[in-house]
Amino acid sequence: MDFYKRVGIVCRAVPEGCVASYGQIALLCGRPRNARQVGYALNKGRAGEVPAHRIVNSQGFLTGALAFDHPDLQRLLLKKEGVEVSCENRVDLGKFGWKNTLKEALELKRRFEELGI
DNA sequence: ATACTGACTAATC
DNA sequence: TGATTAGCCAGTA
Repeated sequence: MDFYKRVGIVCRAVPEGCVASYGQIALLCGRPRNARQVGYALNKGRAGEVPAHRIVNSQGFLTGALAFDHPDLQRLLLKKEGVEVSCENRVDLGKFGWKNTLKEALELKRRFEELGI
């Protein structure tokens, strides 16, 4: 599905050291109600090679169930990028949440059109 | 075709 | 506030 390709592109647009929510990704894909599908897309690499560790839920929790070989891999990767992860697998969205600019959103949209998806 | 399942969310209580 | 509920929609069986 095209949506998955979009998810891949959007995820790769998330800068290092930031996290984004599923809903946010869905929104940038032009499908505001597809947050669940974003998670599903990431689950079996359906969206291609993406920094899936930067995707958390709307409350900042690393719900990342079983997506990584080691349960702590996601936190490790985030920490390595400078993202603080609390003891209960949570990040401060206020500090590390990706604030995408309108410019970035348009750029993504343009790329979608380029690819005809 | 129908039913059930989620790496979700926003609204409601 | 924190917990529940009800939509959500592409996959899978």
